[in-house]
Amino acid sequence: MKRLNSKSGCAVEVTLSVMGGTWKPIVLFHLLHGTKRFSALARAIPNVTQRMLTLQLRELEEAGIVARTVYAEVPPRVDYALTELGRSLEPVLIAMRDWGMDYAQRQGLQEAGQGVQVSCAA
Amino acid sequence: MKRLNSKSGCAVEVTLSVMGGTWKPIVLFHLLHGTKRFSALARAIPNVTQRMLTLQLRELEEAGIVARTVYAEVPPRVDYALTELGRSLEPVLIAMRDWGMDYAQRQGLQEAGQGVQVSCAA
DNA sequence: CAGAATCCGAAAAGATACTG
DNA sequence: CAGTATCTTTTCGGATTCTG
Repeated sequence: MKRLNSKSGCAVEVTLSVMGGTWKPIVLFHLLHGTKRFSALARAIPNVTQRMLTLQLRELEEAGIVARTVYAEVPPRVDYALTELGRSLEPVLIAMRDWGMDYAQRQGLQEAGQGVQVSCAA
Repeated sequence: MKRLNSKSGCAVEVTLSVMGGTWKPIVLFHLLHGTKRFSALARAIPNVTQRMLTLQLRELEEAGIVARTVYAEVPPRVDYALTELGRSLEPVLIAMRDWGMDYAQRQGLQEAGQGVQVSCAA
């Protein structure tokens, strides 16, 4: 059992210790739509390197947030899915998505004609 | 006007570009309870250094999330408060707090007797 | 395909000392 | 009180190469 690395005991810190970082929320958000294999996640997140994606997924697995399933096939196939605990993060992820969409909308109005587009909203 | 540093246009990335990082969500959460001065924030977040607190507050100010008010007094006094845009982050912050409390509770049950305490829940 | 291993530069963050 | 300035340390993360 991993120790919570929250020194002040703040509830927000606890959450950040599990799903904080640049990539974890994005990975989790994509997994919200269902099980995905490694290559699918990599394609969905163009800016992540193979290395970082692997590292983040391992940490999420350790925290019990995602489940990793390896199929003994050739070519190899590995699936990632949210666990029940992982799915419990949905409200947080949805709140983040909603705010991001609203914010882009506001910015879009000010950067008239810049064509701000927020995809992967589903 | 600062550019959104979201390369893939994912709404979650937009949110992270504004309130991502180790300290910003915690700072914002504390400001949710009302205007606070610099020293009050520093006390509320024991693990942050003066330097990091300053840097994060400056970034939040630049993003239009917090408002900084300097009073021409001796000793100096500086207040930080959420702007309207900042307050719109409340659902995200509350979702994070709620999840953190639930998670600590689960962990607490498994680490029986460890005395997990999550404060600053208000 | 899904990674593991290694190397390396950049960036984040901490400690400490100083100031209007 | 509310910061700056500077320095050092640590971590992050990219590029590349290799493998079952």
